[in-house]
Amino acid sequence: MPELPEVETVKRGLEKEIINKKIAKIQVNLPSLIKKPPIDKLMTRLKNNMIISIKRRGKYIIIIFDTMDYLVVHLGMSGRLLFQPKTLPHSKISNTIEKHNHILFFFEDGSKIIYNDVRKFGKMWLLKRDEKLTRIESLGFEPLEPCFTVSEFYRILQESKVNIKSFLMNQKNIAGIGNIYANEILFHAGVNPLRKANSLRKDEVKRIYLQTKNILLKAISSGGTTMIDESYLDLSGNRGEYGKEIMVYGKKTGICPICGQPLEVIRIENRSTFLCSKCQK
DNA sequence: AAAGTAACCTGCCCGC
DNA sequence: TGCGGGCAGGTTACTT
Repeated sequence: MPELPEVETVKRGLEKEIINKKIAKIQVNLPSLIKKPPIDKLMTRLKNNMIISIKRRGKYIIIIFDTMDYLVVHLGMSGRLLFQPKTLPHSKISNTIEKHNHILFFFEDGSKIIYNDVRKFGKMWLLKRDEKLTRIESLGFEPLEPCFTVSEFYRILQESKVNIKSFLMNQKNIAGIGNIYANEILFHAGVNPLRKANSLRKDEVKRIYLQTKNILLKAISSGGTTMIDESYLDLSGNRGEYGKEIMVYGKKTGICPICGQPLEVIRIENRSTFLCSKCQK
């Protein structure tokens, strides 16, 4: 589900709601979701910890505690973090959601964070201050950071023969882009997703680069993308509004908003890929 | 090195 | 009405 803009939105929600809160109790309903350490160790190590800051790297959320331990969370396809204030307004929590509540963090003030995940693809790791997680270490450029420059982008593209869509979605190249935004970026840039990375001209690279920053920033401003099935909701259960700006993703019977020709759907790495073959060369 | 497939899961939608 | 197949904002592992 969640790509960079959705994860960033959740991260900002966490910053607003749980900084300086102390964990009173943890309830683990699905232990297999926690990859490290063993559950009993995690429980004892987290108890009475205070959250001091929240970070994001690619699609990973990083929660840092006063002990300098940190919890890494990946939401997978359908994972959600939900915040419930002390007195919950009762209405927002349906039975279907409760069924998939896998981990609950209870804070001293009576509020809580619930990790909910229908498909159980999400994962968590609790790491010590000096411990590293290979999956994070091997991530590529953070696309909204200044170090991701157009010349660096051009350089790494030259080293690869994969199609540009797979390149953008490979987290070792750029971290945070998934299927929705890869489709949207390439449509806005007017580049066919099947083009080989090292075949792109400088002007095409520039367009992809600018659209990557532009679209991710706009999507963050809109609170991410919630499709009709609502598989993404933010910390408070609110939708993201970037869905209104989506040009091609998910539009199986759509027409190109630029030229009016029917959109095409192809499969790349077994993922649906939407494009206008007239506007994307 | 690239590209394809399967695996991990549950739910929903479509066609028969 | 029900059953099976295909598909879903992700990632990894294995094969060709």
